[in-house]
Parts: sequence; C-alpha cells; structure tokens
Amino acid sequence: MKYNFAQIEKKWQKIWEEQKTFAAVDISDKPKYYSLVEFPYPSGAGMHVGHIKAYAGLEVVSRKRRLQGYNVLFPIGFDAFGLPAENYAIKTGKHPRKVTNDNIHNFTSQLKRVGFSFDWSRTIDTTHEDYYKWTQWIFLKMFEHNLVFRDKTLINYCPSCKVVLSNEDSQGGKCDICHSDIVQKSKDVWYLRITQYADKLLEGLKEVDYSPNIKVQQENWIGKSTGAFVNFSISGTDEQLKIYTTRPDTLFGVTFMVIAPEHPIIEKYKDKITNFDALEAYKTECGKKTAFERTQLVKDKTGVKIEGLTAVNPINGKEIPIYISDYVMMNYGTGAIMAVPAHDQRDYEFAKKFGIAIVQVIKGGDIEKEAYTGDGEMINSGFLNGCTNKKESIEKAIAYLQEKGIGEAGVQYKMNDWAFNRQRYWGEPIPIVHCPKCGMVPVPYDQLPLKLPEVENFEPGQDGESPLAKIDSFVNCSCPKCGGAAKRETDTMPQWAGSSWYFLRYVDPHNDKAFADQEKLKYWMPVDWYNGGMEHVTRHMIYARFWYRFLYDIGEVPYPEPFLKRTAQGLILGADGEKMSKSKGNVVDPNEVVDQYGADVLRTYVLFMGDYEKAAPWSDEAVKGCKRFIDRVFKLNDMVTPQEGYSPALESAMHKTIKKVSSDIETLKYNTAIATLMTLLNDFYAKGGVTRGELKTFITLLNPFAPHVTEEMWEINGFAGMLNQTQWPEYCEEKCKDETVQIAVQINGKVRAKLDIALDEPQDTVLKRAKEDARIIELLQGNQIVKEIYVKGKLVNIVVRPQ
RNA sequence: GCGGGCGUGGCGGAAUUGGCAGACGCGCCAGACUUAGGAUCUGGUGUCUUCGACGUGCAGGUUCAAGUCCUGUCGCCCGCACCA
Repeated sequence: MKYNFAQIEKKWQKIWEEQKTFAAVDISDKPKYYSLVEFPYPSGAGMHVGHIKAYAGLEVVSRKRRLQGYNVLFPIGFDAFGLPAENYAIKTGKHPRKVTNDNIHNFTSQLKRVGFSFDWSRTIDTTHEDYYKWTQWIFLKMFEHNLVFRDKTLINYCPSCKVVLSNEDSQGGKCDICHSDIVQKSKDVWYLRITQYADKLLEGLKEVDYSPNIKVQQENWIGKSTGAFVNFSISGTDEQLKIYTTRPDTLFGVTFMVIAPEHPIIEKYKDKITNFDALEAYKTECGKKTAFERTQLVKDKTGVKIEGLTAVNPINGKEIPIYISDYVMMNYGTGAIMAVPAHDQRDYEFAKKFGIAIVQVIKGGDIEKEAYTGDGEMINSGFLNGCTNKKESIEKAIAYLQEKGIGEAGVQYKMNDWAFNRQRYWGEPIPIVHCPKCGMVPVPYDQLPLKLPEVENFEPGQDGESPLAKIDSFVNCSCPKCGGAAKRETDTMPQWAGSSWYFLRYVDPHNDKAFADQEKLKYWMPVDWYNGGMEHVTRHMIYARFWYRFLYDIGEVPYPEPFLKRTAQGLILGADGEKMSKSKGNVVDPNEVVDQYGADVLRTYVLFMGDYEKAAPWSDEAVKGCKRFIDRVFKLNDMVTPQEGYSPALESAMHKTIKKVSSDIETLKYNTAIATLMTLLNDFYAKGGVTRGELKTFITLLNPFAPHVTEEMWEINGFAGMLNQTQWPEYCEEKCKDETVQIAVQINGKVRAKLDIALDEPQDTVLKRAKEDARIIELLQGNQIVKEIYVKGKLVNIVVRPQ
C-alpha cells in the first residue's frame, strides 16, 4: 500500500483541530507540564525550516508527556510589534495592523501544516489591545514601584531607523535592525531600573536548570564585580572625586587619575581649569566617535591633562594629576578611576604615553615591559607591605579606608539600566501623561489599554520624534491628577516589552480582569522547559526574568523564577554552510518540504540531521533518507503478524529501544532516538515481519516525531482509541540485557579474536576459554603472560611480553 | 584580550563517559526487478603495500587499554569586549 502523505496528514490535522485534541485543561488532577518555545516574530518572509527545528524539539517532548499522562500546556503566539512591519508600512502605505494580521495568518497556516500539537485556543498576539493592555499595566506597576525613571543621557541613535537604541540593540556600533552606524546623541530616555535586580537575577540562576553555557552567559552579561569606592579630594576645593576599583590594595601605586570626558566635575570647575577649551575639543572629538570606535581603539590611548586641578591620593597625601580620556566610561563605576600603571595594562599604556611615573606595589613581572597583573608580595605600600595574599590585602585596605572615612566596599555591574523607549509607531504606547503642574503622571489603570491611535503617516517626526507626536488628538489630553491640560508621552515601548511576560498570558489568555488568574498561575507556573535560540539567552531571557521577578516581589506570580529549564537549539544553515538569509538565497521554506515529502518527513529530518544543539547545514539529499524511513514504516502494515506480544528474537531489542528513545528525548538527543528507531525498523525487515505488539510499541515511540503516519497506522491496524491518547511504552531493565554477548579478546590492547559468552559467566572460565581460542594460542606462543584483564561483558585483554 | 564550545570516513554525525572507533542516515560501488529509473529491493563501502599495518587536528604523557584523562600546540565557531 502506497503512503499518500498529503491526504493522510490533512485528515489527521482536521481531526485534531475538530476534537481540540491538544487543548490544555486548566487545572486537572493530572500532573501539569508547561513546555514553552519562543514565539516567532511574524515577518513577511514567512517561516523557514529553522523555526520548525526550534519548535520540533519541545513538540516531541510535549507529545511524549501527554502519552505519559501529563496535562500539557504547549502554546504558541506572535511577537508582532516591531520595526519591519512599520518600515514595510512606510514603504507600501499598508497599515502595520493589516500587514501583521496577514503575516500571522501565513505563519499559522505554515505551522498547522507541520502538525504541531499547539493549543491553538491560547494563541496570543502582542499587538492586540487585550494583550498590550497588560504590558502597559506591568509598566505602570513598575512605575509605581520606582523602577521607571527618565534621564537625559547620551544615547545610541540610529539615523536610518530614526530611533534610540539600547546598548543591546546597537552592539558593534551597528543598528541591530538596519545595520547602519549608530551615532551618539543627547536625549530624554525612559529607563527601567533593571540594575536593582542584578543580584536577584544572579541568585536566581542557582535555582534553575539551564545548560552551563547559558548560565555563564547570563552571569557575564550581569557582570558583577566587587571592590571599593574611594574618595580622592581635589586640591583647593572641598570636592571629593569618587572612584571605583577592584584593587583598593594598590592605592599606594596610584600616580594619576583619569575621568571620562563627560564627567560633570569638568563643567563644575570650569573656572579653575586653565585648558578648558582643550578639554572641550577632546570631548567633542570623542562624541563623534561611535561607541564601536571607542572600544576598538584599544591600542592607542588618547587623553588630555586637566590643567589647574589636581587630586590628592588619600593614602599617602601625594598630589597627582587628573586626565580625561575616553578609555574611562561614564556609564560604568563612577566615571572616574584611580590609575595604577604598574598593575593595569591600560593605565600602563597611558602612563608610558604621557610620561607619568610608574610605581610598583606588587612584586613580580617586569614593569619595564608591561603592567604586572599577577599576584605577589605587596611592596612600597606602607601597612600592606609583606602581604602575599590578594584577598587579605584587599580586605585590609578596605578596612583602612572605612576606618579613615575615605572609602568603602562596593559592588558594580556591567549591566546597565534598560533604555525603554523607541520613537516609533508600532509598539505599545507608554501610558504616561506629562502635566505642567504635576509632572509625570501615570495613566490610571482603569483607562488601560491606552490604545495606539490610527495614523496615516508612519514616518518618524522631526529629530526622531515618534509618529504619534504628530497626532494632536492623541497628544493633547487632560492630566489624570489635576484635570488640567497635559500632553501624552508619544514614545512607545521597545520590541522586547511584549515578550517579557507572554508566557504568563498563555496561562489565561482571555482574562479581562487580570493578566492571568492567580489559581491558574499557581497551577501552570513555572514553565517546566523553555527552548529557544542562543541569541535570546541574554537579552530576552534577562528581561523576562527581571519582569517576572518584579511581579513575584509584588505578589502577582507564585514562584521567583519563571523558567525551570532552558535549552537552545542550533541553527539550520543553508546547504552552502552559510547562515540562511534571503539575500544569500539559501532559505528553505517548510511548505516546499511538506509539499514534496510531507510533514512527518520534515519533522523527522530537522531532528535527525545532527546534534540538536549545534548548527548543521540543510541537505536536500539527506531529507530523502527520512522520506524512505517514513515510507518503510508505513509498509510495515503489509507485514503484521497477529501476535500481541514481542517475538523472542526481538524482545531485548524492543526493550532497549524503548529505554533509549525515552531517555534520548529528555536529553535533546533526538538524532540518536530516531537512529535507534531506524535500527529497529531494519530489524523488522530483517526478520521479515512485525508482530502487533511490536508494531504498537514502535509506532507509539515514533508518534512524537511522525504523528500523522503513526496515527494512521494505529487506525489501520485496529488498535483501540487514538494513538495520541494511549500510553508511552514501558521497558523492563532486565530484558534490556542480552543473555549472551560477544566480547573482544585482546592481546596487548589489540583485538585478536571474538568470543561468545554468557553474560553471567565467571571471570576464570571466560579467561580460560579466551586462551583456548586457536588464534590466541598461536599468538601467545613464545610470550609470557604478564596480566589478564576481564571487563564484564566487554572484553578480555591479555598482556604479554616476549620470553 | 576575556569567557564558553568544537576539531572523528567523501558528507551530516554515533560511541553506555577510560573498554571492539565509525551506530544511523546521505553519497558512492555492485547486483536484482524494470520499456525506463533521479522508484524499489539485496549486498558492499575508514585508509594502505589487505592472513598484516595504520587510523579521531598536531606533538608528547598517564594506563593493561585513550576519540574520551593530563601537558603543550595549531585551527575553527559563538558570546562579551578599554568593566577600572
């Protein structure tokens, strides 16, 4: 019987949809399982096979869990705010709402054709007002708890997209969206105080099961360092210049100070500074450099000495010069450093260039050549002299600073507060009103959602203003507090906002009283397993953990961490080994594969093609291997024998396969799970038949990978009910063991013979029989046996040396 | 520069964590069936000088035994990047 995949896949997809087979039940007696995949941005290009791989992993887990008796929540939705839809609108005049709806429609049909077991009744769209109402609600809660603030700063500005970008969105000095060069600009920016959660986010990592590399990346992103703040007084003023250092014990080695070009004391002591113009000129020059250039010019230190201001080293009273240089950043620490050229390479290079003294305070290295950053005995350091333990000398130094009132222990993070606004149309409006009398006033909760107004022109306004600024009816409003005339904030939230809490909405997607019902949250949360791209491990996940932790702190969600387990799939590369992209023309459309080979083949192939966590190139040839596999599986229908159990010849193989497939699915080893099933299928063919019992187990194990063909076979063979409602097969550990095994007989580690033994055969008889082998006897002649080793069920090794 | 990972046939990749390297699949070779084969089936397929030897980037080491552990080295990928 030929397998008509197109017809059969359609048949089962229709049945699953009509019977709502995969709908999650809110609160049931079954144990719950929440598997989450990153929801897609519905781009105009449609999905590519990489999306399919990303979802197929937990699709298999979800289907397996259902068969194991779990009540599974496996949802999908669309993260649909963002620039591409808006840029497309500018180009074509089509409203982003329309474009987004079309794309979501397209994505949905693609996903359905692959037969994913998503609960389609819980689909969410971040651009729907019933959804973004709650995004705004959470924002206002944060505002209420003082986690939102506004500040004028130099920001990363993309002149092409005309938006302010966070550091995360402008890495490498390029706009994350259009890849043009970022410029620095002064602007009012909304911030979320994520740094206040830095420690909690670090602590939380101890509680969760993320792959080690994911944890490490998050830790590096947060970038906690411990050290001390030290105050240096400025001669002739009562100003204290505060610095941050991780090595307060090297204070005796400080020979100058460096401050960031934007540091406020320059402006403050303008009158005392005699070369103010030179400083201004340097600052202007730095402003022209992009953040990227600033960090790239590592080798060449530049700077200007501040004439007229000197600092006093508080530990020895020495007067030292102050420089400005762009190797000191205003956004880390205090924007000022104490320079210890002997023990910091950057300070060393700067000192060499400007002819500043270098005082060694840690023994070791050769400071004629470079800074010494290793450990060693403290020298030239007063009360610290002789100390050889870094930790101890730092502690001593901090104790001294605190005692004298010139400094204190301190902590710094690399992570900055989150720039939380964009001057664009297609995002959640920030629900704040600017009142001339009351200042920033939040839109009252009962007036949410603050709807995005209809506009005709999506072009950003002058100077990168949001398009919303041009809508008078939106901008002009009355102050919710005093009732006076006021103006609305016209910026919108960044792309990351909607995805920072979407997993909570799936729990209760239609609730209009709360973002989700407390009972349902208690039942479903936390997410048991979250899979997505490695590129979202830092930004998206840190943001989502931050929002969730905040909601936990104000009692809105039940557990401190949202995701118990996190994994990341590897990319599917084009057939040319390059990253898939439209411009390279190497994108594979899942629809084409489904048309040609069927959904089961596509699903099987994306999981079989390699290590799930690593990148692997697509191969049109290799897909055919999976096509053959599925066809051969279907042909089993013609060779079924009526026996319900397993045949003796395959009993052990059946149990081993159940064991292997069951455990491989749990550890992302989908490729070897499928390989094992292929081997078993080959065994059926070699035997020339398959018993009903074997078939039942085999198609159940294969069902999570290839649900259509297996469901059809279940029906054809008259098994009771539907396959997706049966039970995951069990295996017996005892039966996984073969009674007799073939072992290798080695001489000096080289295999010379094979021996069939009973697994429980005692060591001495195994060794005896090994030595009776004709070939072994021959090779032992003229040699003396030094040692005999038997590894149970594996091998015998006879160690010899010539007589 | 720092952090993480990887290097195995012609290709994608396996290897119970120190125990028979190359599972499974692709490709290739041969045969069968066919008017036909880019369908299907059967068998073969690491390399070489083939009763043997050599083989997991390279060079050493530990061990009865190393893809796996240790030291050094080369190459690739991914994050972060003047973080004081």
